[in-house]
Amino acid sequence: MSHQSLDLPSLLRHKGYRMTMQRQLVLDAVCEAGGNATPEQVYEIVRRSSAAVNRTTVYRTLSLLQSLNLVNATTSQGGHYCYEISDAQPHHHLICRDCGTNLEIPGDLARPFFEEVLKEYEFQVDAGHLTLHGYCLDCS
Amino acid sequence: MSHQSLDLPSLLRHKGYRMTMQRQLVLDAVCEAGGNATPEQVYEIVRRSSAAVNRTTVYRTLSLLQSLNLVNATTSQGGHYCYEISDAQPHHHLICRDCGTNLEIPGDLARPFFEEVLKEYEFQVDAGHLTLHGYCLDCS
DNA sequence: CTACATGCAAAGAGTTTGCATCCGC
DNA sequence: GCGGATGCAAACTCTTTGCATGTAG
Repeated sequence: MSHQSLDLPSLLRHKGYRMTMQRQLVLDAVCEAGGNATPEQVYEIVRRSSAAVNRTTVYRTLSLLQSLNLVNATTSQGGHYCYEISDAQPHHHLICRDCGTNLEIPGDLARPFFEEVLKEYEFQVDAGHLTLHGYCLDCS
Repeated sequence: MSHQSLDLPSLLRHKGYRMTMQRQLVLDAVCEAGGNATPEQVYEIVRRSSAAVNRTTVYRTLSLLQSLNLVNATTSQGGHYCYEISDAQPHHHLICRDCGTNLEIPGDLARPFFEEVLKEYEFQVDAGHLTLHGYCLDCS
């Protein structure tokens, strides 16, 4: 789940963007948040490192990082954005409607289902990330 | 997908709520919309029947109907609410990230997957409705 | 030094809330 | 007539946009 190995400056440059402190901080923050972070949460983590980052910049940077496939966006309960580091390992989330617990399951688990969908409906599900709602053991 | 058979007045009364024209109109509108209707779309359909309904009332009524399990809420692309009539037949949606096409697939297709999740993670997925994003035949 | 990136403020969606009035029961 | 339901306006949250300034390359 680490992004330390990735060379953000040259990746950005290669695409015609510039490397800035803000972009590094936002990427670090999404990583630190460890998945399902709202823009506001990312903003708060960034602020801990530096007060010199604007909320607008966080939004713009998240959107940029998403277009570079460095982060994924999913939508949560209330219907707002959640971001997480793009991961070589596809996985899915199980979110309890009651207590909000967030379990992570391997992407493979859904593969047979997605293959069925592809075969029968000619629809290629974007298997990278899926958020399932329901009830965990304690709440069901 | 019809709701005509259901006795809204007595259902409401039984729960301590009152029957009003607005509530009937909102329920009718969700049904007419045929799935994945935003509050705004519901509002527009309602207005066609009667100008005497407020946007606020649509929101409040949708939320009430949801708590009565007469409609489901899902979240769409942009991360906003979508409503549809609760259906005896569980099903899922396939939404193309490119063209926005919305396919409906039977709920059974996901059952083996959900059972696997339950067995391995003790998490009961709310199988009623799932929205999957990806690419349809034309766009992939 | 030239664009791209940022900060600020303001606008813009979508949704919720407070309160007076209305109306189903 | 009582208490829940509605309409209205205003507040509130989340997100985007316009524009002047700052700064990476």
